[in-house]
Amino acid sequence: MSTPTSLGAKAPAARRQRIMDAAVQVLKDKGFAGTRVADIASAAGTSPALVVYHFGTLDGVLAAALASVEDAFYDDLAESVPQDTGAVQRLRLLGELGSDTEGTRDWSLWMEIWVRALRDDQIQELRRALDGRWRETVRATIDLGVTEGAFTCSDPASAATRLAALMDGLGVQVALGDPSVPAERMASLWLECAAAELGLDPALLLGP
Amino acid sequence: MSTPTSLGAKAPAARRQRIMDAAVQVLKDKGFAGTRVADIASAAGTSPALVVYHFGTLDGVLAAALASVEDAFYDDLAESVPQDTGAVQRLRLLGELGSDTEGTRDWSLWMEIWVRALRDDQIQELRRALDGRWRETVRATIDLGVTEGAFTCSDPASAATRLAALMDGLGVQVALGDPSVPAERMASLWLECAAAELGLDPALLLGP
DNA sequence: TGTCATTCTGAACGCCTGTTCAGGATGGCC
DNA sequence: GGCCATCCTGAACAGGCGTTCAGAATGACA
Repeated sequence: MSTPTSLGAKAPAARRQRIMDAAVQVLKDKGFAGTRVADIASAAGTSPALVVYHFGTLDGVLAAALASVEDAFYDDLAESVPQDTGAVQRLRLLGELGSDTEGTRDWSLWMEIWVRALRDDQIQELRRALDGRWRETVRATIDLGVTEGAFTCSDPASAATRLAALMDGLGVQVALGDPSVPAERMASLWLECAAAELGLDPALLLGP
Repeated sequence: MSTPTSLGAKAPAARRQRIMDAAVQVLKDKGFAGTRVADIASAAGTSPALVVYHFGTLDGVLAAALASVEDAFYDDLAESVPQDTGAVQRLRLLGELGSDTEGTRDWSLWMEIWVRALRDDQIQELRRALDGRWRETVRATIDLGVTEGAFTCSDPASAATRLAALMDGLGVQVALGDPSVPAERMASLWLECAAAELGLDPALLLGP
């Protein structure tokens, strides 16, 4: 058995996982600048010393935590956009994907990552991978729609770049609680722009 | 005369200004998280004690520095978009305005402000004012174009929101040096989207 | 049950940094 | 020249925080 006998240690691997999860949580709440080892430890229900025992250093925990975020992101993307769907429906799913999961909390994490990436090469690499993957997904959807004859687009690469950037910009507004972009309007704002970019009837994207 | 006799103090007001300018510079270079009183002092050519003598606290300097940034922003906006210009030309100027001034450095400052605004109400207020002003300018330009008959737009408010958000998103890519948005492509990417949003011939916006 | 590697903890260490403070320099004013 | 408010500085202080460390608890294994 690997279960504790009384108050002893939980399985070390589980403990590690709890710490990484706690780190993600604290990161979302307080950002890079406000995240202390003690915060992570208390959120994980342990001592600061254990955190550094497992991960060596604060940066180490954060790196591990962000790696887990990366995995979750890829999973989300793969799950949410099934292969056997038409381009129009896929586009709709992408719009929802960008605006789901409580909105503000998650976008604030992306913003933190952006700012950190300005001065941290490792984070920069992470961001580029995530962003590239997202843009590729948009791009593939556009190409599919063009092939299907559903979309009209003379420059798919630029359109994908613009739609990806627009999502980021809208995410910023949502994260900051700007009244100009209520969270529930985000998806439709994005899809309306997509409709204009792809020569589509907006009703097709927004309707049921 | 207010000039120093030998090595004595420069006019205090000038010193204050130098410190605020230095603070903006350091903020752009190192971000909020990396900005130390000592950095500002040395960039301004003085001692940390003087910085705090004039502004009371680190947050005080930063607040003053950002206030000066706000003023500069309004001036830029007023200067760059003259009143006696057609909507098409104005749109072009807006596109250039968003992508000028060394690009990366300035957008990185906005990003810093966004992240700070997540947890600092005063910065939040500043950002909202700046962003609102920018969006209003876009909105006014769209309205003008519609009145002129140059633009076709069924929902100017949403279009303005989207175009403002797109600019932010493109700015992020530029600041992060993402190859998908080279700095020199930023304006054209934005204008192409504007053309699609406003039922305009892209050549009209992109041509000379 | 005895031994040993692994896991965990509280306390202490040491660095960084914002801020304070006591006092020196400066310049205006009588 | 003498006085005073303003401006400025180096040095010291104090708190926060990442990290280290010595040793306790735990569990696997024989």
